[in-house]
Amino acid sequence: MPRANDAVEAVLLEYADLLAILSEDRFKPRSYEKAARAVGGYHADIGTLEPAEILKIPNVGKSIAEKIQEFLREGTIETLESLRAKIPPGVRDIIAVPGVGPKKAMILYQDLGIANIDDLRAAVESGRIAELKGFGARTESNIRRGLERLQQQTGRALASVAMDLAEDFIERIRSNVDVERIDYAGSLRRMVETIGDVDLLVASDDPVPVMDAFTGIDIVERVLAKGEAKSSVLTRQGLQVDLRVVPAEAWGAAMIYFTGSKAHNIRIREMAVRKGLKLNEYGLFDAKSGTLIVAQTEQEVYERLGLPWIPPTMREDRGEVEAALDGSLPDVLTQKQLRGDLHTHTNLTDGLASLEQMLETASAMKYAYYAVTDHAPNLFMQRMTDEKMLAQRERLRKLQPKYPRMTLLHGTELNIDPEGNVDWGPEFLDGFDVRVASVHSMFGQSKDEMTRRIVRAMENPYVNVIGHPTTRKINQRQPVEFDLDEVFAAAARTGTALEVNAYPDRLDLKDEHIVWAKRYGVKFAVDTDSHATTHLDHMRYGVAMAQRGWLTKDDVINAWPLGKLRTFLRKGR
DNA sequence: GCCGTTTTCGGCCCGACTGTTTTCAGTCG
Repeated sequence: MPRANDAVEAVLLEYADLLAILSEDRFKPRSYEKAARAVGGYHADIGTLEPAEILKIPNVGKSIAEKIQEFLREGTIETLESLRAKIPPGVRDIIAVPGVGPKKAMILYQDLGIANIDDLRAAVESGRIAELKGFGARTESNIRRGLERLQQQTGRALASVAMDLAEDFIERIRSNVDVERIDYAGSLRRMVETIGDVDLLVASDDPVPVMDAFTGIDIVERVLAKGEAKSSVLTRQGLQVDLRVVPAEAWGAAMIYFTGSKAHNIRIREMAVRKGLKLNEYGLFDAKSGTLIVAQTEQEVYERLGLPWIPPTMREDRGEVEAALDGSLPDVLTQKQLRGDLHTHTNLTDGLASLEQMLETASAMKYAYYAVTDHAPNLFMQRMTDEKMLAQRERLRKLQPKYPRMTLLHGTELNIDPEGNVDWGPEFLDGFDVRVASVHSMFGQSKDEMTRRIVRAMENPYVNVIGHPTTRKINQRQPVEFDLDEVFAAAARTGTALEVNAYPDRLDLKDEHIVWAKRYGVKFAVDTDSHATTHLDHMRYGVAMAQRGWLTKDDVINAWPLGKLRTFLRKGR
């Protein structure tokens, strides 16, 4: 479902890369890069904006705005074409090799005629690179390793995989050496849906043993860099882990710096500069005297910049700084505010745990309500029948007295067929407390068909939640295509919640879509879609995605008290 | 190329590590 924004972002990033290779000006490429990110993260579809509105996008000025319009009109940009003519397209790929940037790529092209990755590989093999001015044997071997890494790169890791790795590292470092504090930061702390590398932060006055412990861990395949303040390793599974050591007094400033995002950091550092201050990982300083002002906690640093503390999941420079400045930063959903889970399975269908086991685990999470939503009959392989469903309801009702603090809800996950119908008629559907409905088949329908299909399901007065709305699986399956505006508008109109599926390889809806849907007044259900007791813990990823989508407890139906939830589930019936 | 509570020019976030070089450029996050 590409918005024009994605294409514009891509073309501006290409422009930035080509300028970085060709231009002496260091700042021009950065302008294009900043504009690209701003367009990519902009809330409105740029294809529908008037020229004056395009100019309002941050970091987009007259020149870039004109180029964007030219691109939207013509499909390309004349000046970009002339940049492209100067450099073979493969040179841009070379920048993606770790250790090679725009400057080295240009030298390789000019002096050795290296125009693509294959040329580069051949030049490495023949030993020609070490002879270049400014290059050497070490550089050549680094490029060789960079090429290897590029080849074996399996893509970015799921947040859950990176989290497990981070926690493993933290535990191993802690058990080997005394550290005052240790935690993960980076994109993992921001809970980006996939993680390129894991960032760890340690507070210690004695970094050397920390670095030794870090680089000596047995799952480390190779040490990429090792210094007193900073080291990087590559794990056997191919993930890079960076570790940074700072003094304990600087923990807050370092945490901000290492959590990012880069764009967010640049924003607040620019704010600091304007206030005559300087912000780095060691603290916030007076620019002139160099005197330290604050560094101990994130809260203090933000406060001194005139900002409230901003949750890590919001630090993407997608308007959070502006919102923080004018006091409109939302109090985003927390896991504590969630009162229940509305989408879970048992071994009656494809779950791994029994009803009793799931309830036992759920009750430990202190939920006020909990819905069991096994698959409905039309997902034939699950062999559900009306009788089995009703028998499960009986069992659930009998188990209720065991859980005086948790109301047990009987639900189902319906299948939305290609026409938008679901498994049962009104009479049977009426017997459930809650009904999730999801697309499980015919993913390849046209955009129009898929839009009609989902809208029709939402118009069903018994369908309460659309499960994993785009059905994507991260790194495995593309999302289905439907008209986002139409579906979001229909969700708001029909009183149907859209799911924020917390399963780590789904995370569906994703953050950008959540922001978009919220503008229509859509309500959401943050659910785990658990198929095992351990999956109930995945709620943290769903909450993170909701935070990244700027949702508050008012937007999320399973953060509501049961009475209010029940009213919503009636859909005005 | 963008931007402004030291505004229309002169800045542009900041620091660590590496390698090749004798003081720094390139890359990275």
